[in-house]
Amino acid sequence: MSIISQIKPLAVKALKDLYNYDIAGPDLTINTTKPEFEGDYTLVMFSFVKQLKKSPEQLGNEIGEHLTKSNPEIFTAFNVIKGFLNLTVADNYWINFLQSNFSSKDFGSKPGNGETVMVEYSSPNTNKPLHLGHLRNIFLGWSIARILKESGYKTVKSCIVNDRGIHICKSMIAWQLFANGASPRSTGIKGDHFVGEYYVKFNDEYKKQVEELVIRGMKKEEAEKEAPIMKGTQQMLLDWEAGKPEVIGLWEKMNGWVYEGFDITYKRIGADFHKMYYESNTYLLGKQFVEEGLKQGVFFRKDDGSVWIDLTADGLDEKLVLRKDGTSVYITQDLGLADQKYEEFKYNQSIYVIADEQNYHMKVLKLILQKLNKPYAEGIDHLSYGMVELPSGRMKSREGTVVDADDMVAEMVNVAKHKTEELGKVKDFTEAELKELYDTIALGALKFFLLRVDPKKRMIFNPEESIDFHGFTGPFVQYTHARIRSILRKAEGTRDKAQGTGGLLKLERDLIILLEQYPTIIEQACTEHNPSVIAIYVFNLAKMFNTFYTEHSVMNAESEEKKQFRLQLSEMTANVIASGMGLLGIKVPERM
RNA sequence: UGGCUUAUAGUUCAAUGGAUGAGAACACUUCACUACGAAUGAAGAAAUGAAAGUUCGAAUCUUUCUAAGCCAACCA
Repeated sequence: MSIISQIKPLAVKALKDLYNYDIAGPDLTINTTKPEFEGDYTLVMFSFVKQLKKSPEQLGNEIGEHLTKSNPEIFTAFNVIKGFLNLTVADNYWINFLQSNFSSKDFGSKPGNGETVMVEYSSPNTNKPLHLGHLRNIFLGWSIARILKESGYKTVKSCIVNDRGIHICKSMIAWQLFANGASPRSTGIKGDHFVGEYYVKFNDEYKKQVEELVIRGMKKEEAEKEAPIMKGTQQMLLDWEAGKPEVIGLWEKMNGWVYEGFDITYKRIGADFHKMYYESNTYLLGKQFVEEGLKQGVFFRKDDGSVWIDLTADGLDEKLVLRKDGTSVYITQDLGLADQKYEEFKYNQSIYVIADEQNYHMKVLKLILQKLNKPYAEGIDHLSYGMVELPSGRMKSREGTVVDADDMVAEMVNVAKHKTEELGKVKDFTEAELKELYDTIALGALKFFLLRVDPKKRMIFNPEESIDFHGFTGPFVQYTHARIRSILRKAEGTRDKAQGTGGLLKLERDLIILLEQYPTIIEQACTEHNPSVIAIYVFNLAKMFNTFYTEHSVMNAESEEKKQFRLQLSEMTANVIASGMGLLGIKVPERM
């Protein structure tokens, strides 16, 4: 149990004992004490000062007196400044805490709670390779699933692949027109990139054809509809829906290429899924909802036969759920898929990692499910994140300004390689060990960079400035870990001796206090669905350790007891760093 | 026109309504390797978009304004 959740009931009890005053735990504010004041944790008293009709100083003294007297094993001192009661926690409390947790590899993880959470992420189109924006999505999705697992949930990672539709047909038709039967194998190009090239070729050709038609006197809008390549694409979509064998064959072949490419990338960056859904299988789902909704009076039919839901009472608009020709729209499929997922996994919570441009859509989805009284509606949750933009604005594939995911990773690996060679600390590594190390550092830098920011904020990535390895970065944290491991290797075997006691130095104390907060940090990241909380914490921990490390020697400590104590402190720090980074999907090296 | 989101040092990010110093990092100016690993540490300078309100107390809540982004498709 965290120290704060131990202090709270004690404070509640103190108020009851002293003044017969009832206050609920959540109404009490307990913070870490600001560094400029004496103490570890602070009880803010303003909230009940008025009701008790005493001065803050008097209250603080009385409560402080009561707390230290009745709990001498926890509190050793207090002071009052204005409305703040600063409490000092006993050295022995911290030392005991350290001794019972320092070697634990799963400090902060909770036992299973029996609930299942689905996390849907990545969700690519199969007409082009993954880019930097997908990476943010993938890292976020993977990490939040990992954090939920640590918090006791059973997690199911899923992915809905947008493998059909007009945009897929575009690259298909361009391949028919221009490829002369070329394939990823014949050209040596990775499958997703190969297909992406034809998507670009489509757009080039389309633009050309439209321009020609305009020159021949056609209006632009009309030309956009009449361009032969576009008409061909639309025909292809109809053929696909009709199940025409040649079209299906081509579609399967090209999608297969893309999947091969995606698999390589996913594997490289450590993404994985329990369940893949394909839009080609789900795009007809959801129609049963229409009947159901009409029967319940949640939906209504217009004269032309189309079916709608009126959400104006909820501050939204009327939303179409079925076209007049009886075909379903995007939201209908999503209703169907939500239901299918529930049938399959009986989730308590279903998190969709999707960019913030779909905030409205996701709101509508949840609202409709609620109105249909679906048992899983409440569990629908949108983990909305801001787009990754370039200094010039949004990435646009048609303008060639997209930062490709594979390129990005390769570039980071290069930087890691150069930096490592420059420092020359791992010259004895084998080729394979070096390769692994470069990947660890490169992906550590990249993942940390994308995860350290609050998801809902959009972020700007400047390709000119490569991702830094100093300061608030993955490699900084990894380096700290490697350095600690280096100390621990030197002290191998000497751990189980007498434990250090005696007065804690300020930096030792600060470090333990920070370590003690780790489980609370995981809880926060879990409830807020926000991995950046972990990234910030783990960075602060590394920084704190580095400060401690330069100030106090571990191996040459003042006494053998101190040495053992600091070894424990170091070990726990390394464990928590490794654990926290693991929640972000980042590995930490023994040496770097 | 409506809805949602964002606005904090030169830049990129923090801060459950709490402390007359709003924290970091990068960049900038200094200093520290005969040291358990300098991919480090220490010191310095630098910010709450504007205005009102709510209260013991506001970067945080409310209102208005300004700027940016997204959405409001029988597109996905």
